[in-house]
Order: sequence, then C-alpha cells, then structure tokens
Amino acid sequence: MELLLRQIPEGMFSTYDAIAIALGDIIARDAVREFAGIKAGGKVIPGIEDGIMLFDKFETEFPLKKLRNEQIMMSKRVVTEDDFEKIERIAGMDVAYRGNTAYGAYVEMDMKGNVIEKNTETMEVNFPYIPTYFSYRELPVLEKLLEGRHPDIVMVNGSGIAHPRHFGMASHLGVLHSLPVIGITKRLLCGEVRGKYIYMGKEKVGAVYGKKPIYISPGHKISVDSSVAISKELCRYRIPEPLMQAHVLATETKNENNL
DNA sequence: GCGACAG
DNA sequence: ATCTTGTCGC
Repeated sequence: MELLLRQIPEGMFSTYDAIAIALGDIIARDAVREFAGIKAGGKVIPGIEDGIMLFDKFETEFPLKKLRNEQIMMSKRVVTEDDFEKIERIAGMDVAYRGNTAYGAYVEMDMKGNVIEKNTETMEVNFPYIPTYFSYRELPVLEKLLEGRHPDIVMVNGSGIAHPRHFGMASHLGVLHSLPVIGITKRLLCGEVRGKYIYMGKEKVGAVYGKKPIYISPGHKISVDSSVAISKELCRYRIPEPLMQAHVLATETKNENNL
C-alpha cells in the first residue's frame, strides 16, 4: 500500500477505489480509507471530484490477487469430514488489538469445561483487516499461540469453508497444521441461511446455532454436524466456552500491557 | 450492474 | 477489532 501511495505524483489525487483495485480487490476499499486517511496526506480522496487530476495508473502486481490464488490452491486440501481419533482437548484462540499490536490468547479445556492450559503472545501485525483476507492478518498470531501445543481440535473466531473461496481462517489454520478446526462467527461472511444450515448454492457450508445466532462452519478435518455438536456441548453462553475464555484472556492481556 | 462483506 | 456511558433486564 505504501508503494502505491508513493506513486501518486505531486498535485494529483487518487481514490479509495482506484487504490483498492491496484491492490487487487475492490473489497479492500475500507482498509484503504483507514490507512490512506492518515498516511497519504490528503492525496487520497473518497471519490472523483470536479477539477482534480486523478491518478490511477499504478505500477502494481495486484498483491491481493496472488493471495486469492493461494487461497484457491490451498482450499483443495480442505477435508470436510471428521478426521480425528478423539476429542479430549479443545483449544480456543482469540486476539485483541491496540493499534498494530496484537495480544493473542489460547485456552485449552476438556469437554467438561475444565481448563487444561493457557498461553498468551504479543506481536506486531501489519496486514490490515480486509474481508475475505482475514487470515493474512491474524493467522501469524494464532500460529505463534499454537507453537508446541497439541490440542485435538481448535476453535477460532472466523469462518471456515463459509467463505467466497471456501477458505476462511479456520480452514487456513487447519490445512497448515493438518489439524481439525471449527470456525465460529457472530456475523455471516458469505452464504445463505436455510433452516438451520448455511449454503453456498447447493453446498452445505455450515450451520446456525442459538437464539441470538452464531454461525458455525468447518475449517478442516471436521463435518458440519460434528462442528455443531462440539460447539453446542461447550456453549455456556452464546459463544463456546474456549472462545469465550480466550476472548477474556486476550482482552486482559491487552489491558495489562500498557495503560 | 451495484452494494455488501468474518475480526 | 476498537472507540465509549449509560442503561435495560434477569
């Protein structure tokens, strides 16, 4: 992004849309708005205006297009059937932020809800939040939290295969570590709800659960129905307990460090 | 064609 | 996700 902003000649302007397109996906427009508002010194404006010199001939390799292709390639390795021996240790991971500093938390428990192990990590992140590219921001933190740990299954706050390229963060994590992962979100990224399930066309990619619903989609090595069964069993409140506790721990960690 | 879009 | 006060309800 910095490289693109630097290309805008003196006296000319560019727009959120033009830069998002140069990045490789118009969906990045909001991230451009946040970033450019501070960094571009007024050279980036919301839209085309009368009497300005618009610059949109960026030299670019469309980086998001490469990430998109990577997602499509890796999505072929996703397994959406149960592929595990036992489920005794379930880990939940969540991340809280202050600016570019990420505070990650890991909470591992048994199926009764007893905590077995906890871990926290702090690191800098640079990739912005861009819908459908979420894992490129948060996955490094999750991987660091997971180092040296061996849960039977993991739950994360993000989509699994309920993703435009069937490769949300839960799938990304699962494939990279060959680990069963369940994706849980409070809002639906993609797909449509019919009854208790989420579909993308004819394909069932997840399920809805709860009065104030959460959206559950398999990331890797687990089926839709098993994802729901396990989530359900660990739901004391709206969000399954491992994620709930990881959220609390991440927030506490953020507030301890500085403030 | 247009807008919306996990955390 | 984060920025934030009070406030409705069990």
